Amino acid sequence: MIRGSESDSWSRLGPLTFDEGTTAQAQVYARLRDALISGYFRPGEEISLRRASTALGTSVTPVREALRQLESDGGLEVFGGNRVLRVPVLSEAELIDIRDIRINLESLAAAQALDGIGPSQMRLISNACAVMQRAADTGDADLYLESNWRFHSLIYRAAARPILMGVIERMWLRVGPLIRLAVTAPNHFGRSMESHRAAELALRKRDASALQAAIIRDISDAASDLGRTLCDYGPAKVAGKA
Amino acid sequence: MIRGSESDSWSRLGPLTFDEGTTAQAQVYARLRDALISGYFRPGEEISLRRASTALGTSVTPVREALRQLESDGGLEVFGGNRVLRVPVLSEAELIDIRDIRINLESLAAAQALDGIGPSQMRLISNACAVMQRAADTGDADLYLESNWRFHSLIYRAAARPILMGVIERMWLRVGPLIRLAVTAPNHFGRSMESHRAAELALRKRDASALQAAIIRDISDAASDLGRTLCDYGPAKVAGKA
DNA sequence: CTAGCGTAACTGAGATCACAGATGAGGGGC
DNA sequence: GCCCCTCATCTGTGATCTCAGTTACGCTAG
Repeated sequence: MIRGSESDSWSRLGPLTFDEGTTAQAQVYARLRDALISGYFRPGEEISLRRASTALGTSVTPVREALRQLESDGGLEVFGGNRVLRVPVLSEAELIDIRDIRINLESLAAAQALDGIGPSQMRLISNACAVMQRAADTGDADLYLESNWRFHSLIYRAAARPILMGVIERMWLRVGPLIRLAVTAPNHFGRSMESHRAAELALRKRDASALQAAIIRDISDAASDLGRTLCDYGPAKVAGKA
Repeated sequence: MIRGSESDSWSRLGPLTFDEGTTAQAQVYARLRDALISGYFRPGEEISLRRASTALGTSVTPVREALRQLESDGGLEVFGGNRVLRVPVLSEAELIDIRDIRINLESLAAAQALDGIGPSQMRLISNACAVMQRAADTGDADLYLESNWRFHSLIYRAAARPILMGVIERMWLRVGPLIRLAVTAPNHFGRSMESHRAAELALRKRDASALQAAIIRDISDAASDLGRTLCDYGPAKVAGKA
C-alpha cells in the first residue's frame, strides 16, 4: 500500500526554475525557507527526502543538503527513531527564548536601519504596510503573512547588517509555522496592525526609540498570541499526527 | 603534479570515533565546528571535500553535508568560480556586525544565567578562568582559546536557553579563526583577563549589571584587537593565499 | 470485534560514479 | 626573457544504488 499523501503543502511551491548560475541545492533551500517563514507547513508536519525531491523535480542529493541546512537553522528537526525530518512543535520555553532574541536583535536592527531608509525605501515600506492592512481587513492570511515579513525585512535590511539579518531570518523561520496558526487568534490583526502603524509613523518621524518600542510591542504581542495558540494546538497535534 | 598539501590543520583532529548512535555527518560537523571555534583553521584557508573526507576517513557524503551546514552558519564560504569552500576573511563591517550581535545576546545570556549558576557550576567556571589565566601567563594560545570558550560557554549555558546558545556559538564560529591571530596582539591577554576576572567576581556577587558590563567590555576589547589584526593580516593574506 | 503478528513500503545514511568547470603548472612560440 | 596555450588534476554538483532500520497496513487467530 502506498502511504498517505499530504502533498497539499507542496503544491504551493512548484518545480524549480531552470538553472541560472545558482545550484539546485540553493534553490531548494531558498524555496523551503520562504515556505516555512510564510507558514506553508504546519507544526509537526513531516518532510520526506524522496517525496520532497519528486515534488521539486530533482534527486535527493540537493534536497538532503537543503533539509540539513534547515535543520541546522532550527526550521526542521529530526524526529523519532526513523530520523524523519519534521517541522518542530515549539515549546513554551523555546517561544520565550526566541522572543527575547528577537526583541534584542530586531530593535537593534531597527535602530541601525533609521539612517539607511531613504524616500524610495520608505515608499516600499509604506506600501507593504498598506497591503498588510488590506489583508488584515479582508482576512487574507496568506497575503498578511507575506506582507508582514516584507514589512519587517525591508526595515531590517536597511540596517545593512547581513549577519544580523541572517540571524533574524532564522528566528522568523522558527516561528513561521506557528504564526500561521496564530493569526486566527481574536483581535490578532488589530493589535498587530496597531504596532505596525506606530512603527511606520516612527520611521517617518525618524524617532529611534519610538520605532524600537513599536517593534518590541509587536514581538511581545505576537509571542503572547503564539503561546496561546501553542496551548490550544500543541497537545492535540502531538497526540494525533494526521 | 599533485597540488599543495596544507594538511597540518587536519592533523589536530584525527579520524572519527566509531559510530555510537550519532551519524557520521553530525560527528564531522561537531569536529569541524569546534576546530573553527578554536582557531585551528586560518582565515582564507581552503577546505576541500575530498581531502577532508580522506583526512576524516569517510566518504564525501557526510563531509559535504557538514560543510554545507558550516557554510550556512557562516563558518565557511564558497569562494571563486571553483565554488571551493574556505574560511571567510571577515571585513571590518562584518566585525562590527558580529560585535553588536554578541554584545546584545551575550549580555542577555549572562543576565539570564545568574539564577542558574549553583556552587558546582561556579566551581567549573572558576576553574576555567584559572586555566585561562595560566595559559595567558605561559603564552599557550591553544589552551587559552579553549578555556576562553569554555569559560564563556559555561556561563551562557547556565541560562538554559538552547536557541540563544546556538546563535552565540555561531558568532564564535565566525570569529574563531581571527581570534587565533588576535591573541598575539600586544597586551591582549592582560586586558582580556581583566574583563574575565571582573566577570567572575560579578558572578560570585550575583551582580547582573556588573557581569553584563564585564562581558560587554570583553567583547568590545576583543573586537578592537580583531579589527587591528584584520588590518595587518587581511590584505597580505588575500593577495597571496599560500 | 479485538489483539497480535508478518510483511511490504517507507525512512534516512552513506558510498560511488559521472560530469562540467576552474585552476595551475609546464612547455612551446615569439 | 616573456607570454600564451595546453593538458592533467583538481574542484563541487548531482544522480543512483545499497543498506539497515522503522513504520504502518492488513491479515489471521482467538
